[in-house]
Amino acid sequence: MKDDEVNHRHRSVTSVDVARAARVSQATVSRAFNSPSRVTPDKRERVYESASELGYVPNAIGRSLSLQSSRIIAVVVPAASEYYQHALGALARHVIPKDYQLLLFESFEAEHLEVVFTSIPRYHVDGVIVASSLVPVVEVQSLMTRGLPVLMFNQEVDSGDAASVSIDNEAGMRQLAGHLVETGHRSVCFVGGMRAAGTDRARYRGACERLAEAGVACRYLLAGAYTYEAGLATAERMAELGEWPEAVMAASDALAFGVMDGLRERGLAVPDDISVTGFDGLPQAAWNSYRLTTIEQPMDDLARLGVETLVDRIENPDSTAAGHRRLTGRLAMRDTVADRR
Amino acid sequence: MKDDEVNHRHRSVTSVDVARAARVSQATVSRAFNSPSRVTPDKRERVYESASELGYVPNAIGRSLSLQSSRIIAVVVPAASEYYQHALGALARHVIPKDYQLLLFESFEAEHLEVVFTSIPRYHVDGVIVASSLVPVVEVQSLMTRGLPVLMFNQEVDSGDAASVSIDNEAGMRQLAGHLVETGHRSVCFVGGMRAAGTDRARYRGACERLAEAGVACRYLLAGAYTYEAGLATAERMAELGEWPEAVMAASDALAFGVMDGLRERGLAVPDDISVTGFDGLPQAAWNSYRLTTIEQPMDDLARLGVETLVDRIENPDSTAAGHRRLTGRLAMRDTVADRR
DNA sequence: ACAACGGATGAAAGCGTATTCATACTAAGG
DNA sequence: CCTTAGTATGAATACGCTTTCATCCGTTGT
Repeated sequence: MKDDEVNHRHRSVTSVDVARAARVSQATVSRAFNSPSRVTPDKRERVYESASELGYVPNAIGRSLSLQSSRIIAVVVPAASEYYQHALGALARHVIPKDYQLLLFESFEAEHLEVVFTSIPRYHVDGVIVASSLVPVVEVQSLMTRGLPVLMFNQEVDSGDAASVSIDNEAGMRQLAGHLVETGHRSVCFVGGMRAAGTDRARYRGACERLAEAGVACRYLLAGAYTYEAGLATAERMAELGEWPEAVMAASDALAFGVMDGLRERGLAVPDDISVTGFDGLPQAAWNSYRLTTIEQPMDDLARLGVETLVDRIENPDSTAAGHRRLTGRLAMRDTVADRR
Repeated sequence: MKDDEVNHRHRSVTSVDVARAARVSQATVSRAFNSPSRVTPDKRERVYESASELGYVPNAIGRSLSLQSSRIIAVVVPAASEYYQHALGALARHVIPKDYQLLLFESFEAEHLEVVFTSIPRYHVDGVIVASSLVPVVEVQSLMTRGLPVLMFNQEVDSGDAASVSIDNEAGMRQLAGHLVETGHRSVCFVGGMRAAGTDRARYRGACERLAEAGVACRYLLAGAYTYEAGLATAERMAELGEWPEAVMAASDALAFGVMDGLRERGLAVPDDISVTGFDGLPQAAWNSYRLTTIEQPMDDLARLGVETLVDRIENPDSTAAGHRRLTGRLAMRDTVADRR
């Protein structure tokens, strides 16, 4: 007994220990846990008893090595972003019932990405979720050629190779633009986040086209980031430009909050003087201080669908399941768009 | 060549494959990567060349099994909470330079916790970070008896067994209360989040004591959660109670935002009619619409310190490093506290 | 009563790596 | 030139698990 303790690092209890205690073979212990029906009840009981006495828990590492599958999914996410934090939470919840775990890879710096993508295969994860609109598909190509199922979250990918889920960004923004048109807005400023983001282009296209159809002028301003601060700074730039549009369409809610506060700071009332719209449907959009009209992403459905798609690809590798799944966002009409008719 | 492809599931490239290609033993391949100086330059080069040709990356699972250490840290976090999302991001960043990865365990439901804590040991992680004020130390006892280093994040633990980092909640709230006293507030309502949270008690104690010292009345209201909605609802309850205090001290920023919006909804001006304070220093506290006076947690320092402490315990198990590390929050004076003198 | 069958079980082989141990070798020192 | 110390290397083993394979039962059908 004392001998066990003498190694400063506890040697953990293994199936061999349990086997010895229960006077069965190690194979039987394994079977008792993984296919109980294949072990006679009396031995099974003996195994369970010894196991709980010794505090045995199966070692997932050994299991992974043997099964050639870890039941772990890598998720690449920029942990600084509000939106992706919500996505991460939703993904974490939906992965549980499927009995997978998430291994976190932070993608806060673009230069760091390469390191991330080379280190993912080390962990022999069963799949990868890339939740970041700044990671182009080519970056994950190396993972896919390794036979690793990849899911692009919040990115519309056309190549049938990688799976992806997102809402229809273009349609969403189009709907939002339509709402502005219908409420009589005659000039719009679109505030983009980052040119590199695929979502940004789709959203701008949606706004642009719908506005053009109605003959409404649309100016593009690049904030440079999807943050409150960038929105605030953009409002300042708009002030410098001298003339205010009747509405500002921000490429994301975070930007919209900044824009709104920047406008208010300058004495403009939202929506009376100027309308503002967002995109994403962050919880804060519903807060009283903003009550932002925006497109709500059905985060829960997106996460569920994404996890289902990925798990399907993991478990039947030659599944013919569709590559890109696209949901539609919901137009949440709140109080930041005025009726100007 | 074709034979390799025939198994629908790619067999991944192993050190044995590299060894064969480089005409050396598998042991040499391992050495070439882990202690290059122990391999002659020419063979080393051959190994690297074959490795990159075949696209070999060392398998961390096999490595873990052999080394009895996975370089993975489990992190238990309620992914729905704004505060802990930031904490998670900070932890993820600080774990990278130490060369560890985070395995995510969502703790959104209390009943789910037991499952979480029994499944953590399976993964043979090297350490555990519990980032949730709702998990009492006793819950993690089973992990620690297994010899697993545990860090309680944002929790002040007195038992020397588990490591922990947090700011000094009591002192922080005391400072905030002092600020209210000095600015002449004569009645305060403290809005708590959840009784079960250790941080809640410490924060209330800090406020209570400091206010009592100055003879200021302090009423306690329990919101029931650390959310905007709970804050909003609490403002409603305060309205029902009929008389307004001169200041509301919320136990967290999220609560404070809700309280502020609830008060404003009822026509009260913050801070002219009623002052509000928060706690945590979320990014939104700096937003123009709130400009909340609050205690800012030095999240980056907390995460760094936490990771350092845990990694230290992992790497020298009989380290005598102090159990609880406590930083001090910074009083961020913004615009939600009026001077009533 | 005996053959044939099927279910329970243990022995053993892998999964991919790090490391110990033994061996072949090189270089230095006398 | 021979011994010795030291280095580079390969063979073999351990890590904890799942699974195949072979064996030993007991049971059923004839």
